[in-house]
Amino acid sequence: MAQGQSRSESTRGMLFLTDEQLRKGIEAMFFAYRGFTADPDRILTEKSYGRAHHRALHFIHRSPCTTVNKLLATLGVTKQSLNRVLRTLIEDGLVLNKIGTRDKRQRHLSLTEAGIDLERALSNAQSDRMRAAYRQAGADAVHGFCTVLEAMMDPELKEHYENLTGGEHI
Amino acid sequence: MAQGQSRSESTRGMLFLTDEQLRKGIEAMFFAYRGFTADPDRILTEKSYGRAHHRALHFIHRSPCTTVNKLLATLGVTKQSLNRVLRTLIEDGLVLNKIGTRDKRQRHLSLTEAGIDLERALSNAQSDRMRAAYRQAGADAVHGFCTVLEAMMDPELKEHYENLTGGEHI
DNA sequence: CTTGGAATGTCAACAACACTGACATATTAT
DNA sequence: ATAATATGTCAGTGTTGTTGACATTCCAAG
Repeated sequence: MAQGQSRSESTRGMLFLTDEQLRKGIEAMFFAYRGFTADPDRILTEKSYGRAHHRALHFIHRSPCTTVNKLLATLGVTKQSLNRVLRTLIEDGLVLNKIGTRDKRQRHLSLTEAGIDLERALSNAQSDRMRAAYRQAGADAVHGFCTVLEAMMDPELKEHYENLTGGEHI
Repeated sequence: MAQGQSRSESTRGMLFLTDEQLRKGIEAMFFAYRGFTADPDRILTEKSYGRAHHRALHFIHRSPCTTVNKLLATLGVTKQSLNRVLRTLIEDGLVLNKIGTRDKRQRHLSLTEAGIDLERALSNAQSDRMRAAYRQAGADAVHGFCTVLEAMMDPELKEHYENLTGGEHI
């Protein structure tokens, strides 16, 4: 760590954070998260699914052939909770459940054509709003946005986040 | 699918938003929100409360003497759902329910001493993480963070957000 | 004064989604 | 052979959201 960090602090003077500034950030997270989930939620309600189904579809799409245990760790729920969701997705033909070849205990999860379609519809709905927000806010704001979000994650969750974005060579 | 992670080009002006960048933002929101709620959730579980109680305490603290209808609009839930939460908070002596003088149908909500104490404990837990994230990310990042979050809100929700923050002139 | 509507509270039923705990079944590792 | 792992399942519970119906209180308009 070099000593050159006084640059950003001198140009700003903002490491003094008032309660109001912090509360504003807290409320911004609350209201923004509602917007963040509003569009996919509408699609999910039509199909009688919930947010949990969306999350499962998203991360299976993100990491095809992932195992149940890995998905559990990413989602941070119990296997009973995930299993309820996965069962309906498999029954409805959106998710495939393939027994592992190397380790036959493992089930490798992947999306069917129909699963890919629904995931894309949900992803598009969510991305549209995100893209509009990004464009409205500008490139610098977007970078700051992600930086703060990453700093807000639990270290363990941040690892999952980075493993997803970093190593995609499956 | 050229995925250039070089940010110097995007900060230069043109906003090229790849699917990867958008997905990264979506996942950042997901993981960050978990961190965002983790600390208050621990306190709430100790006291056998849930996130809904936190939200009610927060916005009553924020707008003392607010009415049930206003709180309903801010929280975006049904009156039955809010009422269940408010009833326990009133029974437990955290919230006061004062019949309006001008319009006696309205109930004006405010926190008791105990309510203020719990709200502060929850707020501090959440603010601590927020402050740490802000300091880690830097002032410019914080500004971008709030800008993107505001752009992500539904217009109607954004009004609630601005009404809350506007009166205090941050 | 009566009536309509608004603000609020409450009861009942239901659903999504999280939890715990216990148990079963393969499969792999030791 | 035994232990540990990965997964699935059943049963119960709790929080938080939903609808729908109904009662109460009060303001305002006729």
